[in-house]
Amino acid sequence: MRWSSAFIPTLRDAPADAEAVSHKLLVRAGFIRQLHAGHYSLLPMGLRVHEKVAQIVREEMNSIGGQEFLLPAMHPASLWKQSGRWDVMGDDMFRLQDRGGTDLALGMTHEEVFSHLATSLHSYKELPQLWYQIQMKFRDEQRPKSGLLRVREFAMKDSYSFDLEDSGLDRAFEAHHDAYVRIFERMGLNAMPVQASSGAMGGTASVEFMVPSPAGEDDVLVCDSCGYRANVERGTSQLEEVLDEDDGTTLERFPTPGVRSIADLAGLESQALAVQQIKTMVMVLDGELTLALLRGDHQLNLQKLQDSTGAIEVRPATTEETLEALGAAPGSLGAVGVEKIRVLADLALQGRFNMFTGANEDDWHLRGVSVEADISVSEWTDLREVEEGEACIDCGALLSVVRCIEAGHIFKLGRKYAESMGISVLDADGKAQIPTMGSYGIGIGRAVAAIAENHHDEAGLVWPMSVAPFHMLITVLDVDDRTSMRIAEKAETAFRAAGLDVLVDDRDARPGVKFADAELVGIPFRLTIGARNLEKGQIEFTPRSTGDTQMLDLDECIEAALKNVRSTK
RNA sequence: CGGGCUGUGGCGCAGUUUGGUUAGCGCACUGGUCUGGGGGACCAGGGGUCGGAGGUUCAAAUCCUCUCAGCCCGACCA
Repeated sequence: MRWSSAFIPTLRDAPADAEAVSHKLLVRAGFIRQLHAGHYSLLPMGLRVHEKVAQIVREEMNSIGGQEFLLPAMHPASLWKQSGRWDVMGDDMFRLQDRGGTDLALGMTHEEVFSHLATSLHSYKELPQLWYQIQMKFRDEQRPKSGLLRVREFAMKDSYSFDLEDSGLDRAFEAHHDAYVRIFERMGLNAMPVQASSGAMGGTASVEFMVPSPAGEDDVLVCDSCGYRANVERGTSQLEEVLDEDDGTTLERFPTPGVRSIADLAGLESQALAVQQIKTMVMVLDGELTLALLRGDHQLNLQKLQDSTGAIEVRPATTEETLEALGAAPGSLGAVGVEKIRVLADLALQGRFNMFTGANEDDWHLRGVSVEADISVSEWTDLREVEEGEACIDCGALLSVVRCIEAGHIFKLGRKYAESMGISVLDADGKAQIPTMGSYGIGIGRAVAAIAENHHDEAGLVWPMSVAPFHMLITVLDVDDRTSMRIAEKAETAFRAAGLDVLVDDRDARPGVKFADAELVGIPFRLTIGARNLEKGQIEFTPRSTGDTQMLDLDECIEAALKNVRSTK
């Protein structure tokens, strides 16, 4: 490929609205261009990387017995109604109607369609099956952001396993786990498997593959000592037990003028440390007003609340709703004496007494609250978000919190979808059995962005060989020099014969421009042909990652470069 | 969904408060001369009607109304 005829629109400045490094660089280097919020065009360079990532995924999926499909992106609503997710998916699903008024949806995922196909399975002899595709998904994200990291239309590899027995599902899950480890390793991503929430899909085991990056949107608890890794939406820790002094204090109202927060109350009353307070959060779960109680110094994790209740829509109550339900404004809320409202309490409040909480009257609080005696707790559950520095649940060492990009997610669905979608096979005894399913995803575009996040420097992108748009860049400094061009062509032919993707920068531009573009675009190796060195019989060879240029003798430069490339591959 | 900010050539921006000639700058682009190993210089050019619609006015990028779009933060600390 000749740069002079390639479409690689590099930019000196990043668009003003780009924030994430990958976003800036992918746009500047001419890999992607935004069409609309959450919708990006892949330009030729971007598509090359995208395809290479997809190919790695494909190869590893095939290696564990996956069969590739290509399913429609647009689905009839009926299919989603059958699984029950037409309603569950809410506003995240793009919906439309055809001319006849039939409801349709753009697929956010393909459990339904694959399950529908799986109704053609009739015998246990046909199991297990492992099906996958790489197809566009559509999600009406509330807030697309960070270039390719969070978009509304994206290619995703999704696979589904069908097994008769739970042990088969375990094997499919493990196979995916190992395949994902290989996939991310091959594309240069340091992805760690992490315990995760299963979300609204239900299911048991759930593991996310997380790539550390400041551009990520997930926080992961990491224990360097024992290897514990969990998303904060799921992870727990050992909490130091609080021994409340049993000084016989009984429930008592006391005035707290102007107190509106945990900190205010702690400042007013020396006994009312945050640890001694009950934080009362008013939430609305699928329209039902619910109180979530936490220790004053703890924070609610919405996903945990959602997971423990199975609620679809979770939001904080408005001040009006709160006033109407409890009779007080936020700042003086409490659950003491509340009977008609569902009360969820975090496990850290179990057995606590002599605590402080709001009295449900503005400017009044209660002291001497015994959680179990004074509050009608409907359910005890884990609601709080673990913070950095807490003790690892497994080994007690200090946990750190690492910001990550979710690059992959595997989980066991169980029989829920198979059942609702009507999949069943006859077992060896001739009895109908519902197969158990697993669901496994990798976002291709997000992987591209994650690689860019992890492989760049001040000058630009630094692609790993495995996903580089081109492996070798031949920069010709003196395009009008016959000898230079002839050598470039010879090298190009030789490299291509060796299986490399080669780009020749034959633009009539100043060297500075070419070098700057070369570094921005991030092709792993560069051969620089300049008349000056040519006279000395030499050519330069520069790996993008180190920038260390070595001089090669003209007559052996091709072999020497290839040797170098192979040793890095 | 709440809050904030922003829409002016391909990209980055100024001009808007205090309406007033042909709407300006840098980069990019075209032609030319020179230059030729890290985004070079000079000369000459092309391209926008100021997100959209409506309104006020002799006159609107600038004021008013509506609308569309984009970005950031928040949507846990009651």
